[in-house]
Amino acid sequence: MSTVAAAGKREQTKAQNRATILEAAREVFAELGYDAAGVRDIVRRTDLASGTFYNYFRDKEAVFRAVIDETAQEVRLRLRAVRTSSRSLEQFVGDAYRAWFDFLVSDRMMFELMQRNTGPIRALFGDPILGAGVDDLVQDLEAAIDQGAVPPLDARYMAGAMAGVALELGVRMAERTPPDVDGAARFATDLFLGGIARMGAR
Amino acid sequence: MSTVAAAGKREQTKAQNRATILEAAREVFAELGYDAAGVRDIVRRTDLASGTFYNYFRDKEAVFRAVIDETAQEVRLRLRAVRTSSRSLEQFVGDAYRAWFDFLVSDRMMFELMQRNTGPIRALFGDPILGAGVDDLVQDLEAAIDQGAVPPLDARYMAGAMAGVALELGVRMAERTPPDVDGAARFATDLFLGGIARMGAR
DNA sequence: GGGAAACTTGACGGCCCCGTCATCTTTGTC
DNA sequence: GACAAAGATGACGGGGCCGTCAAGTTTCCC
Repeated sequence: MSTVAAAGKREQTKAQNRATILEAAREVFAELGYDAAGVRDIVRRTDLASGTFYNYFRDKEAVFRAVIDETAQEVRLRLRAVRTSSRSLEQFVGDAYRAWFDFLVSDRMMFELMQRNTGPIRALFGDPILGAGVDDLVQDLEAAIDQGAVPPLDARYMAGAMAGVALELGVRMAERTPPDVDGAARFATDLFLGGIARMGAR
Repeated sequence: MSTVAAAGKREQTKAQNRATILEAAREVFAELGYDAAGVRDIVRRTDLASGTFYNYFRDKEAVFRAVIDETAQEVRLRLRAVRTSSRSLEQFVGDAYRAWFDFLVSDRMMFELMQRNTGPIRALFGDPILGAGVDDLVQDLEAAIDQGAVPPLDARYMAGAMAGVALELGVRMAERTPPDVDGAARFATDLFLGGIARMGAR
């Protein structure tokens, strides 16, 4: 036998099953929402038995956390990388929005899931909608203020405003066909560059 | 007998009971969230029997709709009035935000409820977070554009951005003690006036 | 004051989901 | 190839919530 990773059938199917469950969970949480969804709904989309689920996750909350963590971390790092490598304020804002909207378009199911489950996400993770992501933004903004790239304004308010715009603009961007990634990114960028300029002029 | 409104004991207690249920429902939905809440949770905060609930509302969804409608309509009208009576762009934006933040502070439970239940609200009412409220805003913006008070920009995007900022800034405003109504309103106003100015300069 | 109508009460049957566990199947090892 | 360990299976008991409804209570009206 010589498949790609012949690393023991035992481990192989274990990883497979875990992935299968996570994929089904993503779908179910996106379609039904966290509260309405049940472990059985997830298992049913699988050729596994209900008992098997509990070999991989303690309960519904555990699998939900896994689903969220999985992509949230990735997005968070992506955004952070874009922002810290930016060389101008226009890039700082614009590139991050473009990256964010690109993500929304590339993984619509995850977007659906986030929209539908802001309540549970808020309850299980931190307060802000994208939890740690907004904290990152606050930090990056404060660093930019220290360096003089951004006038001294309330970084927490600014981060909140940016996050709110990201979400709501995302909804409207995604519902256009084709998705208006560029238009939305430009809109958000103009909005915040103009706003920051005005605040700096105080 | 001569109480204030001696309008028949029958009708009197009927109104009383309805109000009692609505009040309890508000609390429960705010604390547990729509999905997690059950009719029994509502009834339990009441000295009524479970059967009585069903004399007033068909089910959980009906009482939830009643709770939301009740205050959403009021807020919607208040905001609309502020906006249409504004005589400058600065007022249009600033007064509306001030009115909004005032509402959040004056009825924190309702705010909690809205935050916790954006998902169900979206599912049961329209798409946008405050449903018809955002549509109002789109209309008012388009009217302002026609009159030349606002440069021609995408009214749907702008309304979405304003709504997103209203929500997320609201969260951060409310968590400061005392609530920073004025600071948040000024922040939002500067942001959008600056942003609109920049878009007009294109 | 008495009887009918309106309303309240809470126990009940039905339903669905949860997490477990005894049993069966597959994999790894010698 | 046979045995032990790891893992999969799905039936089961427990628990909770739902909406109903027969019986009891209050209000209305003559």
